[in-house]
Amino acid sequence: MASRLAKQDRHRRLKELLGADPFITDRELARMFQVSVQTVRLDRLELGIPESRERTRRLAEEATNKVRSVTTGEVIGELIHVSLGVEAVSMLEPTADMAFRRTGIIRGHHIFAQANSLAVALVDAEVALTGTANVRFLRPVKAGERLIAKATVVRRAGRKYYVDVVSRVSGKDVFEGKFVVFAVDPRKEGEGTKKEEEVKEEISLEDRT
Amino acid sequence: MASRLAKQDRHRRLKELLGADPFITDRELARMFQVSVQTVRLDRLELGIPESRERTRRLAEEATNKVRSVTTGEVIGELIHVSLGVEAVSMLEPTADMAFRRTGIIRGHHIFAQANSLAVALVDAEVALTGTANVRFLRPVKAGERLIAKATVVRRAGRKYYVDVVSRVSGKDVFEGKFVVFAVDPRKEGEGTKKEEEVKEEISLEDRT
DNA sequence: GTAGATATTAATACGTGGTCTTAAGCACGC
DNA sequence: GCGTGCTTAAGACCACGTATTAATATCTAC
Repeated sequence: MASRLAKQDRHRRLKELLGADPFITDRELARMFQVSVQTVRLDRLELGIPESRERTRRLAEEATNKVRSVTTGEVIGELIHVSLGVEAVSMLEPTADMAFRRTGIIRGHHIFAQANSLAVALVDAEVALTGTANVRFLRPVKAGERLIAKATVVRRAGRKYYVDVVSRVSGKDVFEGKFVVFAVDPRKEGEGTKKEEEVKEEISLEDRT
Repeated sequence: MASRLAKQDRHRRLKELLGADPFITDRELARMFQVSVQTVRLDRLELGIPESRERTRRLAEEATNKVRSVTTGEVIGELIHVSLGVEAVSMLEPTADMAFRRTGIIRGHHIFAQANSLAVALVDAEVALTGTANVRFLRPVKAGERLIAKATVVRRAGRKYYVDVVSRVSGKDVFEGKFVVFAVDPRKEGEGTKKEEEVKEEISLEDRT
Protein backbone atom coordinates (compact mmCIF):
# COMPACT_ATOMS: atom_id res chain seq x y z
CA MET A 1 0.00 0.00 0.00
CA ALA A 2 2.46 2.62 -1.02
CA SER A 3 0.82 5.92 -0.21
CA ARG A 4 -0.28 7.80 -3.25
CA LEU A 5 2.39 9.57 -5.16
CA ALA A 6 2.58 13.27 -5.79
CA LYS A 7 1.45 14.37 -9.20
CA GLN A 8 4.96 14.88 -10.51
CA ASP A 9 6.15 11.49 -9.39
CA ARG A 10 3.04 9.91 -10.80
CA HIS A 11 3.75 11.52 -14.14
CA ARG A 12 7.25 10.21 -14.08
CA ARG A 13 6.10 6.71 -13.23
CA LEU A 14 3.38 6.93 -15.84
CA LYS A 15 5.88 7.58 -18.57
CA GLU A 16 8.07 4.80 -17.29
CA LEU A 17 5.26 2.30 -17.13
CA LEU A 18 3.90 3.08 -20.55
CA GLY A 19 7.39 3.09 -21.95
CA ALA A 20 7.85 -0.46 -20.74
CA ASP A 21 4.37 -1.64 -21.65
CA PRO A 22 2.21 0.50 -23.90
CA PHE A 23 -0.80 -1.80 -23.70
CA ILE A 24 -1.95 -0.79 -20.22
CA THR A 25 -5.41 0.79 -20.04
CA ASP A 26 -6.42 3.77 -17.94
CA ARG A 27 -8.40 1.53 -15.65
CA GLU A 28 -5.34 -0.56 -14.92
CA LEU A 29 -3.21 2.51 -14.42
CA ALA A 30 -5.77 3.95 -12.04
CA ARG A 31 -5.62 0.81 -9.97
CA MET A 32 -1.83 0.85 -9.96
CA PHE A 33 -1.65 4.44 -8.83
CA GLN A 34 -4.62 4.19 -6.49
CA VAL A 35 -6.27 7.14 -8.12
CA SER A 36 -9.41 7.52 -10.18
CA VAL A 37 -9.56 6.82 -13.87
CA GLN A 38 -10.26 10.50 -14.48
CA THR A 39 -7.00 11.46 -12.87
CA VAL A 40 -5.11 9.14 -15.15
CA ARG A 41 -6.87 10.64 -18.12
CA LEU A 42 -5.95 14.12 -16.98
CA ASP A 43 -2.37 13.00 -16.54
CA ARG A 44 -2.25 11.59 -20.03
CA LEU A 45 -3.78 14.77 -21.35
CA GLU A 46 -1.15 16.90 -19.66
CA LEU A 47 1.64 14.66 -20.85
CA GLY A 48 0.24 14.38 -24.33
CA ILE A 49 0.02 10.60 -24.15
CA PRO A 50 -2.60 9.12 -26.45
CA GLU A 51 -5.09 6.44 -25.45
CA SER A 52 -4.09 2.80 -25.22
CA ARG A 53 -5.66 1.79 -28.52
CA GLU A 54 -3.83 4.58 -30.26
CA ARG A 55 -0.57 3.57 -28.62
CA THR A 56 -1.09 0.00 -29.71
CA ARG A 57 -1.98 1.03 -33.21
CA ARG A 58 1.11 3.17 -33.55
CA LEU A 59 3.31 0.41 -32.29
CA ALA A 60 1.84 -2.01 -34.77
CA GLU A 61 2.16 0.42 -37.61
CA GLU A 62 5.66 1.42 -36.78
CA ALA A 63 6.69 -2.16 -36.38
CA THR A 64 5.24 -3.24 -39.69
CA ASN A 65 6.74 -0.24 -41.42
CA LYS A 66 10.04 -0.59 -39.74
CA VAL A 67 10.39 -4.27 -40.34
CA ARG A 68 9.32 -3.77 -43.85
CA SER A 69 11.62 -0.91 -44.45
CA VAL A 70 14.41 -2.96 -43.03
CA THR A 71 13.59 -6.05 -45.01
CA THR A 72 11.59 -4.82 -47.93
CA GLY A 73 12.53 -1.27 -48.61
CA GLU A 74 13.88 -0.53 -52.00
CA VAL A 75 17.14 0.39 -50.44
CA ILE A 76 18.39 -0.73 -47.07
CA GLY A 77 19.22 2.49 -45.30
CA GLU A 78 18.37 5.91 -46.63
CA LEU A 79 18.96 6.90 -50.18
CA ILE A 80 20.92 10.11 -50.23
CA HIS A 81 21.71 10.58 -53.85
CA VAL A 82 21.21 8.69 -57.09
CA SER A 83 22.26 9.21 -60.58
CA LEU A 84 20.69 6.23 -62.30
CA GLY A 85 23.19 4.02 -64.03
CA VAL A 86 26.08 6.07 -62.73
CA GLU A 87 26.36 6.28 -58.97
CA ALA A 88 24.36 6.33 -55.77
CA VAL A 89 24.89 6.96 -52.09
CA SER A 90 22.98 5.67 -49.12
CA MET A 91 23.22 6.08 -45.40
CA LEU A 92 22.51 3.47 -42.78
CA GLU A 93 22.51 3.92 -39.05
CA PRO A 94 22.80 0.41 -37.76
CA THR A 95 20.98 -0.32 -34.53
CA ALA A 96 21.90 -2.70 -31.75
CA ASP A 97 19.55 -5.23 -33.37
CA MET A 98 21.98 -5.67 -36.18
CA ALA A 99 24.97 -6.33 -33.99
CA PHE A 100 26.38 -9.27 -32.13
CA ARG A 101 25.28 -8.72 -28.56
CA ARG A 102 28.59 -9.75 -27.28
CA THR A 103 30.74 -7.31 -29.11
CA GLY A 104 28.38 -4.72 -30.52
CA ILE A 105 29.88 -5.37 -33.93
CA ILE A 106 27.45 -5.18 -36.81
CA ARG A 107 26.86 -8.49 -38.55
CA GLY A 108 28.35 -8.56 -41.98
CA HIS A 109 25.18 -9.25 -43.87
CA HIS A 110 23.68 -5.93 -42.86
CA ILE A 111 26.56 -4.09 -44.37
CA PHE A 112 26.27 -6.35 -47.38
CA ALA A 113 22.54 -5.67 -47.58
CA GLN A 114 23.08 -1.93 -47.71
CA ALA A 115 25.65 -2.30 -50.46
CA ASN A 116 23.71 -4.89 -52.41
CA SER A 117 20.44 -3.03 -52.37
CA LEU A 118 22.21 0.13 -53.39
CA ALA A 119 23.91 -1.60 -56.29
CA VAL A 120 20.61 -3.03 -57.45
CA ALA A 121 18.75 0.25 -57.09
CA LEU A 122 21.38 1.96 -59.14
CA VAL A 123 20.66 -0.09 -62.21
CA ASP A 124 18.27 1.57 -64.57
CA ALA A 125 15.94 -1.31 -65.41
CA GLU A 126 12.58 -2.76 -64.51
CA VAL A 127 14.13 -5.57 -62.60
CA ALA A 128 17.71 -6.07 -61.54
CA LEU A 129 19.27 -9.06 -59.86
CA THR A 130 22.62 -9.57 -58.27
CA GLY A 131 24.71 -12.10 -60.11
CA THR A 132 27.97 -12.20 -58.23
CA ALA A 133 29.55 -10.23 -55.46
CA ASN A 134 33.06 -10.09 -54.14
CA VAL A 135 33.19 -8.29 -50.89
CA ARG A 136 35.66 -7.47 -48.15
CA PHE A 137 34.90 -6.40 -44.66
CA LEU A 138 37.84 -4.19 -43.89
CA ARG A 139 37.15 -3.35 -40.30
CA PRO A 140 34.38 -3.89 -37.78
CA VAL A 141 31.50 -1.48 -37.59
CA LYS A 142 29.76 -0.84 -34.29
CA ALA A 143 26.15 -0.06 -33.62
CA GLY A 144 25.54 3.64 -33.88
CA GLU A 145 28.29 4.29 -36.39
CA ARG A 146 26.86 5.90 -39.46
CA LEU A 147 27.53 3.90 -42.59
CA ILE A 148 27.79 5.73 -45.87
CA ALA A 149 27.78 3.48 -48.89
CA LYS A 150 28.74 4.73 -52.30
CA ALA A 151 28.04 2.66 -55.37
CA THR A 152 29.54 3.39 -58.74
CA VAL A 153 28.92 1.72 -62.08
CA VAL A 154 32.39 1.02 -63.38
CA ARG A 155 31.46 -0.80 -66.52
CA ARG A 156 28.46 -1.94 -68.41
CA ALA A 157 28.20 -4.76 -70.91
CA GLY A 158 24.72 -5.23 -72.26
CA ARG A 159 22.58 -6.32 -69.35
CA LYS A 160 25.54 -6.68 -67.05
CA TYR A 161 26.43 -3.85 -64.75
CA TYR A 162 29.68 -3.89 -62.83
CA VAL A 163 29.12 -1.92 -59.68
CA ASP A 164 31.72 -1.08 -57.06
CA VAL A 165 30.53 -0.22 -53.61
CA VAL A 166 32.54 1.30 -50.81
CA SER A 167 31.14 1.83 -47.35
CA ARG A 168 32.69 4.23 -44.93
CA VAL A 169 32.36 5.19 -41.32
CA SER A 170 33.49 8.74 -40.66
CA GLY A 171 35.62 8.71 -43.75
CA LYS A 172 37.32 5.39 -43.18
CA ASP A 173 36.66 2.50 -45.50
CA VAL A 174 35.02 -0.38 -43.69
CA PHE A 175 33.71 -2.38 -46.59
CA GLU A 176 34.26 -2.74 -50.27
CA GLY A 177 32.51 -4.88 -52.78
CA LYS A 178 32.36 -5.59 -56.46
CA PHE A 179 28.91 -6.52 -57.66
CA VAL A 180 27.76 -7.78 -60.99
CA VAL A 181 24.11 -6.92 -61.41
CA PHE A 182 21.92 -8.18 -64.22
CA ALA A 183 19.27 -5.96 -65.62
CA VAL A 184 16.22 -8.01 -66.48
CA ASP A 185 13.97 -6.16 -68.79
CA PRO A 186 10.65 -7.93 -68.75
CA ARG A 187 9.79 -6.57 -72.16
CA LYS A 188 12.55 -8.68 -73.63
CA GLU A 189 11.79 -11.82 -71.65
CA GLY A 190 8.66 -13.71 -72.58
CA GLU A 191 6.23 -12.59 -75.20
CA GLY A 192 5.91 -9.46 -73.20
CA THR A 193 2.23 -8.91 -73.71
CA LYS A 194 -0.73 -8.26 -71.56
CA LYS A 195 -1.07 -11.92 -70.84
CA GLU A 196 2.27 -12.09 -69.15
CA GLU A 197 1.66 -9.02 -67.15
CA GLU A 198 -1.50 -10.55 -65.84
CA VAL A 199 0.35 -13.62 -64.70
CA LYS A 200 2.85 -11.48 -62.91
CA GLU A 201 0.12 -9.50 -61.27
CA GLU A 202 -1.46 -12.67 -59.97
CA ILE A 203 1.81 -13.81 -58.56
CA SER A 204 2.50 -10.58 -56.83
CA LEU A 205 -0.98 -10.59 -55.39
CA GLU A 206 -0.47 -14.03 -54.01
CA ASP A 207 2.82 -12.98 -52.59
CA ARG A 208 1.17 -10.41 -50.48
CA THR A 209 -1.04 -12.98 -48.79
CA MET B 1 -18.84 -0.93 -59.98
CA ALA B 2 -17.61 -4.49 -59.98
CA SER B 3 -20.67 -6.57 -59.22
CA ARG B 4 -20.66 -8.15 -55.83
CA LEU B 5 -18.48 -11.16 -55.38
CA ALA B 6 -19.62 -14.62 -54.44
CA LYS B 7 -19.11 -15.58 -50.85
CA GLN B 8 -16.10 -17.75 -51.56
CA ASP B 9 -14.36 -15.09 -53.59
CA ARG B 10 -15.17 -12.54 -50.98
CA HIS B 11 -13.59 -14.74 -48.35
CA ARG B 12 -10.50 -15.09 -50.43
CA ARG B 13 -10.25 -11.36 -51.00
CA LEU B 14 -10.92 -10.72 -47.36
CA LYS B 15 -7.94 -12.77 -46.32
CA GLU B 16 -5.82 -11.08 -48.94
CA LEU B 17 -6.84 -7.62 -47.90
CA LEU B 18 -6.35 -8.20 -44.22
CA GLY B 19 -3.08 -9.91 -44.93
CA ALA B 20 -1.86 -6.81 -46.66
CA ASP B 21 -3.36 -4.35 -44.19
CA PRO B 22 -4.69 -5.64 -40.89
CA PHE B 23 -5.95 -2.26 -39.73
CA ILE B 24 -9.06 -2.14 -41.89
CA THR B 25 -12.32 -2.03 -39.95
CA ASP B 26 -15.50 -3.94 -40.77
CA ARG B 27 -17.17 -0.77 -41.92
CA GLU B 28 -14.45 -0.13 -44.45
CA LEU B 29 -14.51 -3.72 -45.61
CA ALA B 30 -18.27 -3.55 -46.02
CA ARG B 31 -17.88 -0.54 -48.24
CA MET B 32 -15.17 -2.23 -50.28
CA PHE B 33 -17.23 -5.35 -50.85
CA GLN B 34 -20.51 -3.50 -51.22
CA VAL B 35 -22.13 -5.63 -48.57
CA SER B 36 -23.47 -4.87 -45.12
CA VAL B 37 -21.30 -4.70 -42.08
CA GLN B 38 -23.07 -7.75 -40.70
CA THR B 39 -22.02 -9.80 -43.65
CA VAL B 40 -18.42 -8.87 -43.09
CA ARG B 41 -18.73 -9.86 -39.47
CA LEU B 42 -20.21 -13.19 -40.43
CA ASP B 43 -17.38 -13.70 -42.87
CA ARG B 44 -14.80 -12.99 -40.22
CA LEU B 45 -16.58 -15.32 -37.86
CA GLU B 46 -16.53 -18.12 -40.40
CA LEU B 47 -12.89 -17.53 -41.21
CA GLY B 48 -11.90 -17.16 -37.59
CA ILE B 49 -10.51 -13.69 -38.14
CA PRO B 50 -10.52 -11.54 -35.01
CA GLU B 51 -11.67 -7.93 -34.86
CA SER B 52 -9.47 -5.12 -36.09
CA ARG B 53 -8.40 -4.02 -32.60
CA GLU B 54 -7.36 -7.53 -31.78
CA ARG B 55 -5.45 -7.82 -35.04
CA THR B 56 -3.69 -4.58 -34.33
CA ARG B 57 -2.90 -5.61 -30.81
CA ARG B 58 -1.42 -8.90 -31.90
CA LEU B 59 0.66 -7.24 -34.54
CA ALA B 60 2.01 -4.79 -32.03
CA GLU B 61 2.80 -7.50 -29.54
CA GLU B 62 4.39 -9.77 -32.04
CA ALA B 63 6.35 -6.94 -33.51
CA THR B 64 7.88 -6.01 -30.21
CA ASN B 65 8.91 -9.58 -29.53
CA LYS B 66 9.42 -11.50 -32.70
CA VAL B 67 10.77 -9.00 -35.14
CA ARG B 68 13.95 -9.06 -33.23
CA SER B 69 14.51 -12.73 -33.65
CA VAL B 70 14.55 -12.30 -37.39
CA THR B 71 17.22 -9.66 -37.35
CA THR B 72 19.04 -10.62 -34.24
CA GLY B 73 19.02 -14.39 -34.19
CA GLU B 74 22.32 -16.14 -34.17
CA VAL B 75 21.60 -17.71 -37.50
CA ILE B 76 19.29 -16.35 -40.13
CA GLY B 77 16.93 -19.22 -40.80
CA GLU B 78 16.81 -22.38 -38.78
CA LEU B 79 19.89 -24.28 -37.80
CA ILE B 80 19.45 -27.89 -38.82
CA HIS B 81 22.81 -29.38 -38.13
CA VAL B 82 26.19 -28.21 -36.93
CA SER B 83 29.49 -29.82 -36.50
CA LEU B 84 31.56 -26.99 -35.13
CA GLY B 85 34.52 -26.13 -37.26
CA VAL B 86 33.52 -28.65 -39.89
CA GLU B 87 30.13 -28.07 -41.45
CA ALA B 88 26.67 -26.75 -40.79
CA VAL B 89 23.28 -26.68 -42.46
CA SER B 90 20.46 -24.22 -42.09
CA MET B 91 17.03 -23.83 -43.57
CA LEU B 92 15.28 -20.61 -44.49
CA GLU B 93 11.76 -20.19 -45.75
CA PRO B 94 11.81 -16.77 -47.29
CA THR B 95 8.60 -14.78 -47.03
CA ALA B 96 7.11 -12.29 -49.41
CA ASP B 97 8.70 -9.56 -47.28
CA MET B 98 12.06 -10.57 -48.56
CA ALA B 99 11.12 -10.43 -52.19
CA PHE B 100 10.79 -7.81 -54.84
CA ARG B 101 7.07 -7.16 -55.07
CA ARG B 102 7.22 -7.03 -58.77
CA THR B 103 8.69 -10.40 -59.42
CA GLY B 104 8.47 -12.32 -56.16
CA ILE B 105 12.20 -12.92 -56.40
CA ILE B 106 14.03 -12.95 -53.12
CA ARG B 107 16.49 -10.11 -52.72
CA GLY B 108 20.06 -11.27 -52.80
CA HIS B 109 21.07 -10.05 -49.41
CA HIS B 110 18.68 -12.38 -47.67
CA ILE B 111 20.29 -15.34 -49.28
CA PHE B 112 23.63 -13.84 -48.43
CA ALA B 113 22.53 -13.31 -44.85
CA GLN B 114 21.62 -16.94 -44.43
CA ALA B 115 24.94 -18.05 -45.83
CA ASN B 116 26.98 -15.47 -43.95
CA SER B 117 25.42 -16.14 -40.59
CA LEU B 118 25.85 -19.84 -41.11
CA ALA B 119 29.50 -19.46 -41.99
CA VAL B 120 30.07 -17.34 -38.92
CA ALA B 121 28.17 -19.68 -36.62
CA LEU B 122 30.23 -22.56 -37.86
CA VAL B 123 33.47 -21.16 -36.61
CA ASP B 124 34.43 -22.50 -33.23
CA ALA B 125 35.41 -19.30 -31.48
CA GLU B 126 34.06 -16.77 -29.10
CA VAL B 127 33.72 -14.20 -31.76
CA ALA B 128 33.95 -14.56 -35.51
CA LEU B 129 33.82 -11.93 -38.18
CA THR B 130 33.49 -12.13 -41.89
CA GLY B 131 36.58 -10.91 -43.69
CA THR B 132 35.82 -11.42 -47.33
CA ALA B 133 33.14 -13.14 -49.35
CA ASN B 134 32.89 -14.09 -52.97
CA VAL B 135 29.41 -15.05 -53.87
CA ARG B 136 27.39 -16.00 -56.88
CA PHE B 137 23.67 -15.96 -57.25
CA LEU B 138 23.09 -18.78 -59.68
CA ARG B 139 19.37 -18.53 -60.17
CA PRO B 140 16.50 -16.58 -58.73
CA VAL B 141 14.71 -17.82 -55.64
CA LYS B 142 11.04 -17.11 -55.13
CA ALA B 143 9.14 -16.50 -51.93
CA GLY B 144 8.02 -19.78 -50.45
CA GLU B 145 10.89 -21.82 -51.86
CA ARG B 146 12.73 -23.51 -49.07
CA LEU B 147 16.39 -22.59 -48.99
CA ILE B 148 18.84 -25.10 -47.62
CA ALA B 149 22.30 -23.69 -47.02
CA LYS B 150 25.24 -25.92 -46.36
CA ALA B 151 28.48 -24.47 -45.09
CA THR B 152 31.74 -26.39 -45.06
CA VAL B 153 35.10 -25.40 -43.66
CA VAL B 154 37.49 -26.15 -46.49
CA ARG B 155 40.65 -24.86 -44.92
CA ARG B 156 41.87 -23.31 -41.78
CA ALA B 157 44.97 -21.21 -41.27
CA GLY B 158 45.33 -19.96 -37.73
CA ARG B 159 42.47 -17.63 -37.09
CA LYS B 160 41.35 -17.70 -40.70
CA TYR B 161 38.60 -20.08 -41.70
CA TYR B 162 37.80 -20.65 -45.33
CA VAL B 163 34.17 -21.58 -45.54
CA ASP B 164 32.27 -22.61 -48.65
CA VAL B 165 28.54 -22.24 -48.63
CA VAL B 166 26.09 -23.65 -51.12
CA SER B 167 22.38 -22.90 -50.99
CA ARG B 168 19.87 -25.08 -52.73
CA VAL B 169 16.22 -25.06 -53.54
CA SER B 170 14.84 -28.56 -53.97
CA GLY B 171 18.24 -29.92 -54.79
CA LYS B 172 19.24 -27.26 -57.28
CA ASP B 173 22.07 -24.90 -56.48
CA VAL B 174 20.88 -21.33 -56.34
CA PHE B 175 23.78 -19.70 -54.54
CA GLU B 176 27.39 -20.38 -53.79
CA GLY B 177 29.83 -18.38 -51.77
CA LYS B 178 33.35 -18.51 -50.45
CA PHE B 179 33.75 -16.81 -47.12
CA VAL B 180 36.83 -16.03 -45.16
CA VAL B 181 35.92 -15.75 -41.52
CA PHE B 182 38.25 -14.55 -38.80
CA ALA B 183 38.06 -16.07 -35.39
CA VAL B 184 38.66 -13.47 -32.76
CA ASP B 185 39.56 -15.20 -29.54
CA PRO B 186 39.13 -12.79 -26.68
CA ARG B 187 41.42 -14.90 -24.48
CA LYS B 188 44.27 -13.58 -26.49
CA GLU B 189 42.89 -10.12 -26.36
CA GLY B 190 41.98 -9.41 -22.75
CA GLU B 191 43.29 -11.04 -19.56
CA GLY B 192 41.08 -14.13 -19.79
CA THR B 193 40.38 -15.67 -16.36
CA LYS B 194 37.46 -17.33 -14.62
CA LYS B 195 35.94 -13.98 -14.20
CA GLU B 196 35.78 -13.64 -17.91
CA GLU B 197 34.14 -16.98 -18.39
CA GLU B 198 31.40 -15.95 -16.05
CA VAL B 199 30.86 -12.90 -18.10
CA LYS B 200 30.70 -14.99 -21.22
CA GLU B 201 28.08 -17.25 -19.73
CA GLU B 202 25.98 -14.28 -18.89
CA ILE B 203 26.32 -12.88 -22.32
CA SER B 204 25.42 -16.05 -24.14
CA LEU B 205 22.36 -16.38 -21.98
CA GLU B 206 21.37 -12.90 -22.93
CA ASP B 207 21.91 -13.72 -26.54
CA ARG B 208 19.32 -16.44 -26.41
CA THR B 209 16.72 -14.03 -25.11
C1' DG C 1 -44.21 -24.05 -59.52
C1' DT C 2 -42.98 -24.34 -54.22
C1' DA C 3 -40.44 -25.93 -50.10
C1' DG C 4 -36.00 -25.71 -47.94
C1' DA C 5 -31.47 -24.37 -47.52
C1' DT C 6 -28.11 -20.66 -47.95
C1' DA C 7 -26.88 -15.97 -47.83
C1' DT C 8 -27.76 -11.37 -46.55
C1' DT C 9 -29.50 -7.64 -43.95
C1' DA C 10 -31.61 -5.26 -40.05
C1' DA C 11 -32.51 -4.22 -35.31
C1' DT C 12 -31.40 -4.34 -30.63
C1' DA C 13 -28.89 -4.90 -26.34
C1' DC C 14 -24.47 -5.02 -24.41
C1' DG C 15 -19.17 -4.28 -23.65
C1' DT C 16 -14.70 -1.79 -23.79
C1' DG C 17 -12.02 2.02 -23.88
C1' DG C 18 -11.97 5.86 -24.63
C1' DT C 19 -13.32 11.75 -25.48
C1' DC C 20 -15.19 16.14 -23.76
C1' DT C 21 -17.65 19.00 -20.55
C1' DT C 22 -19.42 20.49 -16.35
C1' DA C 23 -19.44 20.39 -11.57
C1' DA C 24 -18.34 19.31 -7.06
C1' DG C 25 -15.15 18.10 -2.99
C1' DC C 26 -11.02 18.90 -0.50
C1' DA C 27 -6.54 20.73 1.15
C1' DC C 28 -3.29 24.31 1.40
C1' DG C 29 -1.65 28.92 1.70
C1' DC C 30 -2.33 33.66 2.53
C1' DG D 1 -12.57 34.01 4.36
C1' DC D 2 -11.24 33.00 -0.65
C1' DG D 3 -8.74 31.35 -4.49
C1' DT D 4 -5.89 27.84 -6.60
C1' DG D 5 -4.46 23.19 -7.48
C1' DC D 6 -5.60 18.53 -7.53
C1' DT D 7 -8.84 15.02 -7.60
C1' DT D 8 -13.12 12.77 -8.41
C1' DA D 9 -17.70 12.20 -10.26
C1' DA D 10 -21.43 12.21 -13.61
C1' DG D 11 -23.38 12.38 -18.13
C1' DA D 12 -23.41 12.61 -23.04
C1' DC D 13 -21.10 10.97 -26.84
C1' DC D 14 -18.17 7.88 -30.15
C1' DA D 15 -15.74 3.90 -32.55
C1' DC D 16 -15.63 -0.73 -33.03
C1' DG D 17 -16.87 -4.34 -31.64
C1' DT D 18 -19.94 -9.21 -29.80
C1' DA D 19 -24.15 -11.89 -29.59
C1' DT D 20 -28.82 -12.71 -30.63
C1' DT D 21 -33.07 -12.77 -33.04
C1' DA D 22 -35.72 -12.03 -36.91
C1' DA D 23 -36.84 -10.80 -41.45
C1' DT D 24 -35.86 -11.02 -46.33
C1' DA D 25 -33.48 -12.48 -50.71
C1' DT D 26 -31.84 -15.92 -53.72
C1' DC D 27 -30.98 -20.18 -55.40
C1' DT D 28 -31.68 -25.06 -55.91
C1' DA D 29 -33.83 -29.56 -55.98
C1' DC D 30 -37.95 -31.94 -56.31
